[in-house]
Amino acid sequence: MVPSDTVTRILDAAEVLFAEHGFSETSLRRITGRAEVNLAAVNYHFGSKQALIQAVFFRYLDPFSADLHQRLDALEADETGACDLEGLLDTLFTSVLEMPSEGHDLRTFMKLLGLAYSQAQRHLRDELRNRYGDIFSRFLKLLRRATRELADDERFWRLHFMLGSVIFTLSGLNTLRDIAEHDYHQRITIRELAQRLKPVALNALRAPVTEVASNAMTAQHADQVTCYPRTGTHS
Amino acid sequence: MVPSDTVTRILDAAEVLFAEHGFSETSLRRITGRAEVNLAAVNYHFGSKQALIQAVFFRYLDPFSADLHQRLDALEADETGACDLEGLLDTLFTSVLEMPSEGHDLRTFMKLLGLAYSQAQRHLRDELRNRYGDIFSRFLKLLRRATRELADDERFWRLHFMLGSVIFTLSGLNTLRDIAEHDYHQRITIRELAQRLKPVALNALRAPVTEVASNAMTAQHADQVTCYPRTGTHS
Amino acid sequence: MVPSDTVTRILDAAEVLFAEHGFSETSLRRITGRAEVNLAAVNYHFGSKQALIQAVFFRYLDPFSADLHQRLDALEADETGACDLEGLLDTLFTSVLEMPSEGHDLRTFMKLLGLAYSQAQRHLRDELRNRYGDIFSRFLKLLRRATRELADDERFWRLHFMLGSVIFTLSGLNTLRDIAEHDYHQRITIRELAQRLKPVALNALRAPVTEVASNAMTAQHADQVTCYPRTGTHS
Amino acid sequence: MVPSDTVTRILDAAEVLFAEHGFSETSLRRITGRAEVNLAAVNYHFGSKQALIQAVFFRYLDPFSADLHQRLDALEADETGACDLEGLLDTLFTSVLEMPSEGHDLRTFMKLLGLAYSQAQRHLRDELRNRYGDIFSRFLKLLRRATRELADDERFWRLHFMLGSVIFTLSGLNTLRDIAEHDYHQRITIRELAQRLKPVALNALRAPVTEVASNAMTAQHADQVTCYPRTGTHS
DNA sequence: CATGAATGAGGCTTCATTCAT
DNA sequence: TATGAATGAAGCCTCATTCAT
Repeated sequence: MVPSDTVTRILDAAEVLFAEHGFSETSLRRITGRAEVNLAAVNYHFGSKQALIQAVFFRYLDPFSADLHQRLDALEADETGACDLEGLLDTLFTSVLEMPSEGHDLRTFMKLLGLAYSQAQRHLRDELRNRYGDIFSRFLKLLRRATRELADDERFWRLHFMLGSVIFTLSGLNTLRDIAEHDYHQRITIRELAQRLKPVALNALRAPVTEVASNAMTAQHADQVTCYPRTGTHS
Repeated sequence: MVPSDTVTRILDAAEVLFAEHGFSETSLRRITGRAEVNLAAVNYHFGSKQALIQAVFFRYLDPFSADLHQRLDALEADETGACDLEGLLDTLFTSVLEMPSEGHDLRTFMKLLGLAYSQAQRHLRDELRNRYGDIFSRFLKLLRRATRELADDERFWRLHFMLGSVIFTLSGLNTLRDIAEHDYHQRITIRELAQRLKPVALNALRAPVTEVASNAMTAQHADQVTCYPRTGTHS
Repeated sequence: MVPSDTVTRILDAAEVLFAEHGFSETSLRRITGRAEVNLAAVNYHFGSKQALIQAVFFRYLDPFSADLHQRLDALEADETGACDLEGLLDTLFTSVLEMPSEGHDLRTFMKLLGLAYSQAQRHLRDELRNRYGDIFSRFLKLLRRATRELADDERFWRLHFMLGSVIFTLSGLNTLRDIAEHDYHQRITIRELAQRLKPVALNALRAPVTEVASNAMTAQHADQVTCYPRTGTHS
Repeated sequence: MVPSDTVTRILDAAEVLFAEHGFSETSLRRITGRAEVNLAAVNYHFGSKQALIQAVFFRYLDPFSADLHQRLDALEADETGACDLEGLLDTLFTSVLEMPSEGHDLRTFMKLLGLAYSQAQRHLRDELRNRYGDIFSRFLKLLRRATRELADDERFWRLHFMLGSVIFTLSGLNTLRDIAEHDYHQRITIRELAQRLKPVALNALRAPVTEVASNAMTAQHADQVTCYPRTGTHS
């Protein structure tokens, strides 16, 4: 039941090295070397390098997924909050930031997430979609309630714009932070970054919808798009 | 001067394969195989795999950089436009989208850009910063004029939020487009995506600035943060 | 005394897998996997992989050896039959075919026997010769009585010709049967194959002996080849 | 065109080691060690271990196949000989024995052939059948003319009985020869063995056909089987 | 200018076995 | 009696690179 010391040590080493150098660029030898563990132990405990990569993600995302589920339960219990975009984003941010993360680093993990998307790890993306599709769908459904004015496809793309912002900045945080520190003499924390991101994300999601000249556009969509009194932001 | 056929064929093959499988995951054998070129040709013409990777980027970014310079010249000539955020973004988008790109695919290149950021290609990032620092600085300066209300550091982060949106969505475009097509029966083009992105980016950059509770923040600073028309940080 | 369930399960699994994939190509992992038994159980119960291989043979050959001994007892008791080649072969065939073989398959075992001869399993051949030398010698002695016209060395080689026929066809039975079924629409059983083999073996053992042109052979000897009733070597 | 020295050295080493220890039991390291060649050379020149195994066979069988084709041409040109079983077998034996075999050993190759049949080398058997199916079919057709009295299926099985005799005795020749030498003080050559085998094979093919009580037996087959004037040998 | 051959290093995986429990 | 964990050795294969031609 309890993961053996060896398993934990391998996961710890892999997490850091993967984040730092990428998956392909990190050899099992290096991982087991850092973990001070026999090379064959990886295959014994995980079966393959691919499985190890997935295990690194699961160890992080499983608790997160559970935590976010709980928070969404609470959010749904509160009738008024259910449709509030800001509240929804707050919930998400809180869940991400408050993860116990014994020893893990959010930054490290975000780099991994960035890698997962950009590197050719089809197996990983499939597995993540498979394993965390539920929580993602649930969040998406709430987001829909909170952004009724958006067409489904529009919301889809905006959500991924935001996802890109998060993953890109967090996964490249080390580099970016160095630049920022050098240019603006300010060392930012992840929490501060989240605070900066929130209003941006809010405003982005609430941006007015421009008519997109699509091939497949239906009349209804077109209607929804134009009549669209937005609040808050301004041109 | 004129790149030999061999060189071009190698670059073409490398561009596609790198984008599809990542740098480390693409062997020279595969590249030369696709290019129908001798294995040793890569080292002969480029010297090393790293140099080939850089060459792929240079071939794309050099013309783009020149093109954007020209467009910014025109923009600066027009006094009124110089401070218009929308105009600036339009210029950028146009330059990106109108790149002659003989045979190249914008999507392909964006995937490469995503890889360059997430993968452990220190040498590449350094070289890109070195070679295209000028055009980036120039754009940043204009952006600054167009967003005077933003503190420098705030602008810095928001710019990277936007960069993340672009790179993430474009580099993962194939996947995302498939999902969108499946769920919303709508096959999007890059141009349409740009159209969707523009209002979002605009609104994101113009989002109100929230107080950031920094560790090193002094009380005065905290006050300044809430009032909207920016003061605070310094030029 | 009674082999534990674990032991039996291992032997069963090993028998099938060895026959199907060869000794070296079958890992203990696979065997214990199929047997649903702990990996270490093989080394615990048998000591080593080699010992397991031998045990598989012993389990089959020990009862067979005992059975054949009994049948030869009966044959020897009958004075007339002792010198009848057909009777001797019948006895052998019967013993082979009537083996109780609880759960074992004659075909499976013949494949193992083929492997034992062709694969580099010195230890195994030595052990088999050691353990079953007696019954083999006894059979050979009877065969000698039944084929007095053959020189010892001639008999030796012919016996192995026959052995080759048996082992080769039975060990490759699956494949050959498939071909035969495809080409001649006839699915043969092991018993039918034995029936086909018997006259062939009989006739083969009784073939006229040709003069063997040894290195030092003179021209005259060569002439002798055509004349039928054998002369030449002898015991 | 001319196989490089490296290629030949690898093939030579592989041939001997495979024959001596089997395919799985012979590592590429050992082969390249014996051939005094870089380990990676095998993969460079052959692509994989499997391909190397096949190449070993091709090097031997390609010339043999060509030679046998020629001899069969000659045999068919001679009208009278075309239907003579003894002549046909002589042709085959001659072709096998007279193979130039620069440096190769027939015995070595026969061991390989034995391995090919008994070991789990599906890929090899398929490739052999594919590549040498023609010459085999041609021989079979001639054999059919020479053994008109045999039903097709009967001939099929008897042919494989003979094949088993050949492969088994030749592939185990070293061992058997040692025994024979010890027991009968006679060191046999391959040619002598062939001479011993010939009359046995002839008589085996000409053995009287016994009625086989098959499930699927048709009336015609039954007829063919019984009416069967045999010559020569007898029970 | 180009290439076929070759190479040393290192990749992941699997193996049979051992040992503490 | 049985087992989960661990291990050193070795397996095959692929890599980027070099070099003589």
